[in-house]
Amino acid sequence: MNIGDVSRLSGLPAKTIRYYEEIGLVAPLRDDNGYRRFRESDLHRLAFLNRARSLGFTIEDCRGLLALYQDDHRASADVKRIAYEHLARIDEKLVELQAMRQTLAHLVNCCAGDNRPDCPILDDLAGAHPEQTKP
Amino acid sequence: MNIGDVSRLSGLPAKTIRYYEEIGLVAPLRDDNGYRRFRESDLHRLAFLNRARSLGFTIEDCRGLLALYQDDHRASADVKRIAYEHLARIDEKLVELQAMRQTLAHLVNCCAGDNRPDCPILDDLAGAHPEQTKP
DNA sequence: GTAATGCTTCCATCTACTGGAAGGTCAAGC
DNA sequence: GCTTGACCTTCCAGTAGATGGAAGCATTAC
Repeated sequence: MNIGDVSRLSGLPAKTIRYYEEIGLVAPLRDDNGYRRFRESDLHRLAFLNRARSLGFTIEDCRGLLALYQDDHRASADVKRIAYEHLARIDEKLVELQAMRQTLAHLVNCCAGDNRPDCPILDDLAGAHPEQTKP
Repeated sequence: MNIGDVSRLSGLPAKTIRYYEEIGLVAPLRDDNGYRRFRESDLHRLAFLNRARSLGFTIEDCRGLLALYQDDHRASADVKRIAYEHLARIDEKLVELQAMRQTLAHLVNCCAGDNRPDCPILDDLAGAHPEQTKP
C-alpha cells in the first residue's frame, strides 16, 4: 500500500503519517522508486495511533502503548497506569475549563452587549472582579 | 519600575513580559542603561493580560480586548462577542474532553491491571471497541 | 505525448511561551 | 577600589503535534 491508501484506511492525513514515520512511530518499507510501502501491520499501528490520539493520549503515551501492544508478555497494569494517568490529566483540564466557563458565562451574562462602553467583562479583566467567586 | 517589579506586581514571569513586548502587547520605555522602564499603565496592561490569559483568552483575543479596553468609545457588544466566542470554544473543548473522559474511565474500569497481558484498553485502541458507545 | 494525480524531500509556520548562554549594570559590604 | 550577588540585557533553541507550501520525480489515463 502507498501512503494514500493507508491515509484513507487509517483516517490519518498523509502529512501526519510522514510525521509519524519521522518520529519513529511507524516504519514502512520503501519501493525502488522511493515510495513508502506500508504493510498490514503498519496500517494497524496507524489506526491504533489515530484512535489513541483521538482519546487525547500524547505521542509519548502512544509510543508506550504501541510498545505494550506489540509485547505479548506485557502486564495489563502497565497499560492501565498510562491510561489512568491520562485520565487524571483530563480531569485536571476539565476542572480548569469548568472554572473558566463558570466565570466567563457569568461575565457574558452580565454584559449588556449594546453600543455603550460600560462593560463588566472589561471591568473584571482590569482587576475589579468582585463577582468572581459568587454564584 | 523595572521588569522584576512588574513581574512581582502583575504575577507574570519576566520572560513572559519580554515576550509580550516583543509581540507588541506592551511597550515600556527604556532607561539609559537599556533597562525597560514600566509605567503604571504598563502594569495595568500586564495585569489585564494575566487575568485574560488565565480565563483562556488567546493572545489575539487579548490584543482585541486591550484595544477595546483603551477605547472610550467602544461598544460593549464588541467585548461581549469576543467573550462569547471564547465561551463557545470552551464549551466545544469541554464536550470533547468529557467524551474522552467517559470512554477512558470505562476502559480503565474494565482493565484488570494485573500482570496478565489481556487488556480491554489495548483491544479498544486496536480497533475492537464495541463498548465505546454503551454506558 | 501530455495532463492529472500521487509521491518525494525540505523548509517554514503555528501557539504561547520557557530555558539557557554570554555578558552588561547596580547596590552593598569590606 | 574591589568583589559579590542580584538584576538586567539580547539572542538562540526548543517544546507538541502537526500543517502548508514549494520544487521536483513517478505513475497512470487518455
